[in-house]
Amino acid sequence: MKSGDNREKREVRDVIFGTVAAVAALFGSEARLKIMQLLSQSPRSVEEIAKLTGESIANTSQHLQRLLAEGLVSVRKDKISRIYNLGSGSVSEFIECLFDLAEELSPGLREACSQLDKPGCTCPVGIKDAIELVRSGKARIIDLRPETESAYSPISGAINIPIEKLKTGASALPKNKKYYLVCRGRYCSGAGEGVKLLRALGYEAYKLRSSHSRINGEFPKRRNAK
Amino acid sequence: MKSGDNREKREVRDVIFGTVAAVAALFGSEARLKIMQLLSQSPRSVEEIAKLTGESIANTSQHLQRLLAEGLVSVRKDKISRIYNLGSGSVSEFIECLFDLAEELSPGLREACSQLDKPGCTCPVGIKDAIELVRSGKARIIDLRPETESAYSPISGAINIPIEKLKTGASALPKNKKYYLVCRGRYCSGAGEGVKLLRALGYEAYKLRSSHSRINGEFPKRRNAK
DNA sequence: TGACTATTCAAGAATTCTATTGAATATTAG
DNA sequence: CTAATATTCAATAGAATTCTTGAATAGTCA
Repeated sequence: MKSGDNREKREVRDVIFGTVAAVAALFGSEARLKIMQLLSQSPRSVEEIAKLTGESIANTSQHLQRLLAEGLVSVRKDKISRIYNLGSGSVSEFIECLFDLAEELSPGLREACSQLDKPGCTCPVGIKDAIELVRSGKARIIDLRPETESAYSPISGAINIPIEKLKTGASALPKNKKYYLVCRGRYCSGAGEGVKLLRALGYEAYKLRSSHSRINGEFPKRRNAK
Repeated sequence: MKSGDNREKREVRDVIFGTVAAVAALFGSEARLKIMQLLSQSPRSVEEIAKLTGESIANTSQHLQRLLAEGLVSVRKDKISRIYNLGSGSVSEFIECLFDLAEELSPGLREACSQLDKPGCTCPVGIKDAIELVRSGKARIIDLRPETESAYSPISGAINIPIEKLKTGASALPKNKKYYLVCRGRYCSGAGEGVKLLRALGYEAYKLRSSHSRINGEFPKRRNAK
């Protein structure tokens, strides 16, 4: 092999690693990571995102522009606003990977996570087993999100009872089943609250830990980011 | 719920996302990504890594320090040098995820990758199927890396024939089998060369696309990063 | 011990990234 | 057409990151 050939491949490898590192860098900003995690739950307008992340609208918009240019998010126009969404399911899968790795690496992170959950909520079964239990009638999965979000990314086998409705109508649920609760993904405290509520009423309830993306497997189609 | 409780959880979430973003940022530098990808193949000294990445030794050392502090790599002392290694298999799994995502997002990256491979090398079977074929005697997986690297992270079912030996002794291989070649992971051109070589001799050969970490599943134990 | 090797440390310059500000654009509703 | 709303653009200051340089450390070998 000629040495020129080697050098050429060397440069190709530089391009490859540069590109991949650039992708990783997109997740390396707290603001952008929050945006993407939010979008993995449901599509939202710039204003909504800004409100939920606590950033300014202009800054949020700028981050979204960049994510759009790189194909990580997509937009569609609504009447008056632009609704952003994740570009593909791979993105939220990747975010899950990232969270997994970070939790493994950082004891501090694990501790912070445990502060979001009430103790004793740790779920004894995984998501697949939970779905199986639902099939056999022994358990129910309850999706605590508002109807709009739940309708966007439905969880297979789950029934949607927004947290407010659960507060008033929980006692109508049958007692002879186990309850696995999900809310807005891994770092939402909603499911933990629901568990507390149901347990106070004598139910056997757990927080099901897994993101919607993994549970669901169905994603909006990728749009052309033009 | 008190509003103070909400604010507190808000801060916890900030900590969480900040931590996770920091982890992602570690992969957002070309130099560090190269280092980690190298280490996913075999442990190496600072000097070796610096040479292979083309960075200065001091700079490489600094990156390694940081990766060490964050638990992404581990060290052990050799006679004279310090041998760095990936901290856990999760890291190389994550790198695979990252590469997958980047390839999906970037057409330019896909094109760059295709430049490393000779056309027609794309493997018709996945890694699991390939191992199955080896078991049934219909195929062989050949690991083209030097013996030292191959010994460190052996690929199940593979035989080790360093590329130099293949050049001289390929014709001794039986003709009635399929050959799946692996080298140093996804972006190494070694396997592509091997394929060209074997095909020129009339063999049915393919580049098996998958990293060693995924093939292997066995990783060095995590060391305390102190 | 002393020379040598491999690595780390420390400080600084250059670059890149992020968030802010205020203005500009575009779309809808009246 | 005009006002109002939602978002984007453009410039900038501040912060953080990266690589370089030259010196310092520590362990090995003769």
